Amino acid sequence: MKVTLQTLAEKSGFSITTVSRALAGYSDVNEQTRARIKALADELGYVPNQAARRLQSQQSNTIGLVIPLTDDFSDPFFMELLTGVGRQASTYGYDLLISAHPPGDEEMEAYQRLVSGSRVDGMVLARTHINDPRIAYLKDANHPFVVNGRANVDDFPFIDVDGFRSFHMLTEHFIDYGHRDIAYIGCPPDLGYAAARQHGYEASLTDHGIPINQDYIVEGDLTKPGGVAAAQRLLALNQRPSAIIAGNDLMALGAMQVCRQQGLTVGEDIAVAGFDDIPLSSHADPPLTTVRQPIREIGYQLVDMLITLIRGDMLDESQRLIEPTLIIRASSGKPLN
Amino acid sequence: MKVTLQTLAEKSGFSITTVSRALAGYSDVNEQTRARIKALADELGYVPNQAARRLQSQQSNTIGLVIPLTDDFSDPFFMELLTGVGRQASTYGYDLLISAHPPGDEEMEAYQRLVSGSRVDGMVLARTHINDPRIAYLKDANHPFVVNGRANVDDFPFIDVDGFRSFHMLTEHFIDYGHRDIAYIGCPPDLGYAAARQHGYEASLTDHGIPINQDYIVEGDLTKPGGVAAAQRLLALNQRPSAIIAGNDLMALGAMQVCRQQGLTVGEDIAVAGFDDIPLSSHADPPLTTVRQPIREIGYQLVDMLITLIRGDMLDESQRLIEPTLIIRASSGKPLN
DNA sequence: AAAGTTATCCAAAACGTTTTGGATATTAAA
DNA sequence: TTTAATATCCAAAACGTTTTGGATAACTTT
Repeated sequence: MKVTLQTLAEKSGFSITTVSRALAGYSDVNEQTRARIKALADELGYVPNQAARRLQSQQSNTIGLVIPLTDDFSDPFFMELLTGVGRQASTYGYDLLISAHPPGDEEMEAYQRLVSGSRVDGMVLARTHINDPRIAYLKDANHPFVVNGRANVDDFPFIDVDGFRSFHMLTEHFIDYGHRDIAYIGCPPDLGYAAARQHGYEASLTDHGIPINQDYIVEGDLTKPGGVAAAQRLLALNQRPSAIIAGNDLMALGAMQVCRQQGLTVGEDIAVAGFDDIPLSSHADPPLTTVRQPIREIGYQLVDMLITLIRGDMLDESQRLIEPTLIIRASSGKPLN
Repeated sequence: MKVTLQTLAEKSGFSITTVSRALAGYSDVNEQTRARIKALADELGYVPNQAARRLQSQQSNTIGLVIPLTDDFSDPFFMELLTGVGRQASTYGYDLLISAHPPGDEEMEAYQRLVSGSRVDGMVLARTHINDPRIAYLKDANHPFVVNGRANVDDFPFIDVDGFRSFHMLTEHFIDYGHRDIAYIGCPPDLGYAAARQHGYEASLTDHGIPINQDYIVEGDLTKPGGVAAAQRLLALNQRPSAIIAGNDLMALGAMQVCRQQGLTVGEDIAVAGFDDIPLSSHADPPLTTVRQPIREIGYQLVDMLITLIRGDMLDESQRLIEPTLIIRASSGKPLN
């Protein structure tokens, strides 16, 4: 028993056109008729059919987001991002379409399905790589999209937390506490943000006249075991670092674990910091110093940008760097005297 | 520059009907023409317009999921569920529509938008309450839906981890380790699963002839501070419990914190267990004994059920209880001698 | 009074698909 | 040779909107 414009037209005695225009608020319909039609629509519970609308308007009023599927527990980062994106989308009257796929070919197919099937008007991307094929595809298809995170090129709209600033801040923090032997567990170099982060770390050292010690720079893979392996190498050095900055919290937690195993008390004998502020970090023992990126807020802003693009308007700034927040916890220890 | 059936018809010299039927695999089109048309479609990159399809077929090929928005960090549970649901949906060729809203009126509106706007063919619900208005609405609208978790009534399709079994198992586990003074921090009673869980706990005690001590049963609110408050009450008792079972991991972690503050070593002086197996639990100190529910798997099965309903087929079993997994970690301590 | 405005309405087209109900030509059966 | 069956095709309708391009009547202005 579904109610369409047709139904309303018959019951009200007006034409489909008038009903449609009355409901849409056009000025060429008598206020009295409009009131009558609106009342009738309410009474019968009229809800416009989306498919018909989309067919006619040639847009889906939907934005898409593909989340990469991993075997282990899903990434809280994406949940936050998704929450932000979904929330903001709905304030614009847009729906959010989700697709979960293991990275690789299947993921690319998902993008194609969403984009060329015109299921979505725009896409939100996250976790970009260098030479990301998804970006290439979307640019080529000339389909609106926004990205969280940078790649090696900058000719598309993105929002990123300032990786340089973040690691500059962390390093400053430790230098401020009197450390000079500060190690860095980096990110896989094919990740868009890897370089900026390392530069932030190095720049801070250089600012303070501390030479960059290549032994103190090791690469990690963003997992906890990766952090363990990296920290083991660092602690085996002749002169071990007095502070470790990891490219994310998971690796930092791995590093903390190694420290404990080797009899070092984190926050006293050695300082450790991470990046992300995952929920685990505040509950760790000791709680982990880290940098927080306002993921949900980023989600909001991504949608703002995307909708602007979808509407064909110009973006006032198509690249935004977000200021991160330093969160100092017990893993920093006390300033050395 | 979009390619429609019209385009293919003109270029191939056949009618729109024939092109459509050729592509759809109908037998009333010559194999040779079919081949020609298919080749042409490939060449021009034809992708059927979803909106038109949906309008014609009167279904959206989409399922919906509303996630409740909270102020703090998003719930990993929903991320897992969403991953499972999204994955399975795509194997059926269905899309997944997400809506994020703070619980309450706005949430209900989201359901209405999705359902009566026929944006989705079916809904997946989670975290149900007693007398859940969403269930009432969906039943009333006669719209296909499946639920993760039970409410007080059973006249709708759901999948739930067996709460009775879970807490029975946990209690058995502690009794097995020699405990008799086992406390229970419960869930808010308006949650659908609260009763079953407490029954599981009580039944296990009764099975072993241990009287149920009402002082050992306190209500929690599923948050960590709630666990703290509950544990403080328990530890203030004349005869404090030797083991605490909490209704979820978060409360268990809160309880562990209280124990530590009062000089008790969890895993030696007192045993603690939770439910959920959130990522935090395995990293806690000591790691927390808990019960895991296979959330992603539940997501798969929910979609199976939902699609069956959407197709109008009968469900062979419209209520499923899933067997939980007991995960014993150091917070259980050693068997008392 | 004629011409121009304004307010209010609507028929028909368009969006791109699928389905219905034949039409036509070809082949097989009577 | 006539009739029945089969293979292959297609025009038109339908799905529910929005938009286009007027039509009509009622006022206003010259």
